[in-house]
Amino acid sequence: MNARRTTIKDVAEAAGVGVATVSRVLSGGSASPETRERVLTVAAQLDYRPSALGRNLRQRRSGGIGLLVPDITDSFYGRLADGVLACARAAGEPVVLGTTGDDAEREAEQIGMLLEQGVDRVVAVPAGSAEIWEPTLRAGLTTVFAHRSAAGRDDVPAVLADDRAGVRTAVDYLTGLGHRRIAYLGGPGQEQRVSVFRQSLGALVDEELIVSARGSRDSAYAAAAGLFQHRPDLTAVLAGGNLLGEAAVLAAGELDLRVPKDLSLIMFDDVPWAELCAPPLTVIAQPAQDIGYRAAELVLRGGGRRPRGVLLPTELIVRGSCGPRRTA
Amino acid sequence: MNARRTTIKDVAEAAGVGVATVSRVLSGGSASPETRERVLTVAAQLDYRPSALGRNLRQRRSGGIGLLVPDITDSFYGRLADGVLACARAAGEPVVLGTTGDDAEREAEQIGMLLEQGVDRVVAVPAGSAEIWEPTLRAGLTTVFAHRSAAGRDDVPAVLADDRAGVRTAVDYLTGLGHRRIAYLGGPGQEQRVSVFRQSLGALVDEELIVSARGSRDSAYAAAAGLFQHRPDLTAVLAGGNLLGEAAVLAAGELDLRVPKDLSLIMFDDVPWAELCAPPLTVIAQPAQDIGYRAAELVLRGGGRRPRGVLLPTELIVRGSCGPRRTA
DNA sequence: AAGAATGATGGAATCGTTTCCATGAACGCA
DNA sequence: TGCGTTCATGGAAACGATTCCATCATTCTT
Repeated sequence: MNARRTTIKDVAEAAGVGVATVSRVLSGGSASPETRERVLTVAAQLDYRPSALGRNLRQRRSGGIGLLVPDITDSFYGRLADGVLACARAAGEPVVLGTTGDDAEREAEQIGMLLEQGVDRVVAVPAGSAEIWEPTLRAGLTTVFAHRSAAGRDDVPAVLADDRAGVRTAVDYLTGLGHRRIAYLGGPGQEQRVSVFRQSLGALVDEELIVSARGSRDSAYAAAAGLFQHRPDLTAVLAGGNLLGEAAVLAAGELDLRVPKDLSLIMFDDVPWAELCAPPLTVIAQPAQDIGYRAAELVLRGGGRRPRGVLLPTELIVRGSCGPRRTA
Repeated sequence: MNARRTTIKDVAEAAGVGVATVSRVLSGGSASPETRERVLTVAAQLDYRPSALGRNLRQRRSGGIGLLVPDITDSFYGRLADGVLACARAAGEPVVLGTTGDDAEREAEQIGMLLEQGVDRVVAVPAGSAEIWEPTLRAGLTTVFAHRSAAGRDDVPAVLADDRAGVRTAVDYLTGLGHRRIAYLGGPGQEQRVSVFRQSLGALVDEELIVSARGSRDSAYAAAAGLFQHRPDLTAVLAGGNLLGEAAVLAAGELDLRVPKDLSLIMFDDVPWAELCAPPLTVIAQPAQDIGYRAAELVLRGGGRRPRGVLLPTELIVRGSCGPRRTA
């Protein structure tokens, strides 16, 4: 089988014009109507599809957009990715996906691969801190952060859910129900939220009740179980993500803590199964898909020196996992 | 800013050798030890990273592997993708991701894009039927199907969970509990399973109890609700995927059907929230991640004309969503 | 010791596109 | 009518790698 792809040269020959003309016609340059017509028909006839390889090399950039998320298994990032894909598809751009596991080193490795591929636009949920991204940005990568931004990198546009409002709403809701010992069960890169949590809680804050897990399910479960065992006096928990929430529900069940009687639970991120739980989980919904879509939009618009980020609203969805403080 | 990338030419110059030599050293060709040494140090010093663009053009193929799944939001495909990513990362290959929404036309569009990008290896959960893939395969794409294969395309290797055994086990389990009117709630591309379902059920089969939804959550819910309302006499349901299972739980709740008292439920695919449900869901676990990993392995090994597929085991995990037939 | 075989090396071609530049035709204006 | 402008056009360079092939220095064989 020797089915070589048809190249621009073939089209040029068949249409009796030069390759330059074909290229111009196909990329919307100027050409006489009859020439344009002829080239177009011939191209269609030959089923010519320009090779991105040649174009990319010439233009020293691959059209694609890179997407870096901690864990594609996590439903939140799945939805975020879906948003990016939707936008990219509309723009006709391919998406190359990498996962970082919330590990700075792995993130750097993935960035290296993207750079090598000639990808020059990337949407990332940053794992590493500001300085990790320094060489990347210097290398000319158009970057947009999604879901969180790297500490101290306000020169990179970021598309975020309004965590501050979300945390505040959740805390207000819980304190309104009478809770005083409220825990925050966080994950990597949630310093922002933790600080707002402290701030919202004011004098009620108890540092022991602020725990942080690494990205994995195991780690989340360990953190939740440890927290519940160590501090049985707490009456409410704010879980900073659906993995954490899952772990909290699981650990609570394991320790025979009834929700919401013994323990009130609010989870960041509304996932389909939140409704299926018993009791259904009260959550702070985040527009994961929108975040991805907007981030992709921003990175595609690209060069426009407008490092303005976007803040998307969160929403408290009250279901059944929070109750008044148990008067033990 | 004029920070041009360092090219192989720069390295060659700095090391005082020809570009051919540099290329050879870097890709493991033959070279004298001292030359190799020198080139390597210079390359490291200059922080040289070969451009995939140049290489790909020359070799007329992009290194990357394409991944086509119906919906990255679906936890099953998320895990599958994770497996592919893991394998690709180990091999140092980028992954370009596309979603098909289980739509043949969209699938064709995505394939077109991959081809254009020079991607010549693809792992896909096929949406379209055999003939859709004909031109693709002829175009020289090394393809491996995952999770399901296209009807009548046994020339493409496929990595599958053992659906036959899974369905049979589930049906046997349910009939063993005394159930007679058992429904199958399926999705796109599950003809195989349906046929095994019929076969396992033998004389008990009731065509009205076999319903099929399209890919979306809405469609799944509609199918489940419709089924339950239309045939209140059924006592057990086998849901062919986590979206379907979710819909079944939701619809059952909506219609005040108690699980497992009024309705026994088995779901294909073990997801974390299955344990969190009340009652926890009995499931047929499928090794989604392995499926992805093995498929990626196969596609990377590639050319080896061995269209042998792989069949991975499923496992019935009994939790609490199935009970003896209600003796109404 | 002379010719053959081996191995390291660099120049140049190549991949498929875009884009710069020169050419020539057509046209308008004085 | 003559000259300058505009416009379509095609040839050729460039992008950054790989790889064919010729060259040259060794070493082996007889």
